[in-house]
Amino acid sequence: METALRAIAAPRRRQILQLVRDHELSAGEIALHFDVTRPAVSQDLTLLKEAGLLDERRNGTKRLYRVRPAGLKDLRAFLEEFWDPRLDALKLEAEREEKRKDGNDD
Amino acid sequence: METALRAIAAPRRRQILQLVRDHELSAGEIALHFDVTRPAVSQDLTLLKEAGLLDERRNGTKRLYRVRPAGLKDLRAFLEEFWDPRLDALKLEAEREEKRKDGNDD
DNA sequence: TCCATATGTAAGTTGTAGCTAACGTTAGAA
DNA sequence: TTCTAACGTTAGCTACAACTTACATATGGA
Repeated sequence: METALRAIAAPRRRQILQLVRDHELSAGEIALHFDVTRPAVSQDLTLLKEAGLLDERRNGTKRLYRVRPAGLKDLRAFLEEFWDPRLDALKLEAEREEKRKDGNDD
Repeated sequence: METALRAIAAPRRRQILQLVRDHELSAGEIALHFDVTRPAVSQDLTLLKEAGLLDERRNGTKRLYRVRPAGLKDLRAFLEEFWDPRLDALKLEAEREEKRKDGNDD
């Protein structure tokens, strides 16, 4: 959780999360969006992965990255509770889950 | 906003926010809760203040700190939109709430 | 097998966050 | 005034994050 908070504190890492929010992208494709070198982006990807915010899938020589919804949900729940400790995060999630029920993908 | 995100990425600064969430505390009182030196906490307070997350009020030689709800609200709205950019509802509601300002202590 | 592609990893540099110790500042009391 | 209490600020150190360059690794094709 600590790692996740630090992860989203950096602009580029937030941008990366946005990039792979809807569809997965290869490390190279992601790197094309930024001015820094490819290894720099690769290190960001590793950090995001360790923070539980990214899923990695290998396909041939490529590595495809995608947002890990569970990671985001955990981080979000943590923050919800942080804003207002009286709100029980788990209960909130349950309510959200309840409301979902009509097959939209979180 | 960048500063605010970095601010809450540090555990002690989050603890400070919790401490002054409900009632204001002096810099010294806040510092008593931690192991680091008083100047270290003072620097945290400055950072939080610059991030717009803390209000400072002077009383005699003391400086009393308290959470700045508007700052938290802004940060929260930013994150809401970050989780799901399509959602503007919560952000708008936050702004509306902001404008209300009828002496609520939120 | 040999090579190219796609990527991670390691080493080294640099900037900066975060500490402490020392000093400066402000307000009220004596 | 002078003293003390409560802070902030500065200087200097250290640790670590964030880069780059160079090298290593894995995969698929010729």
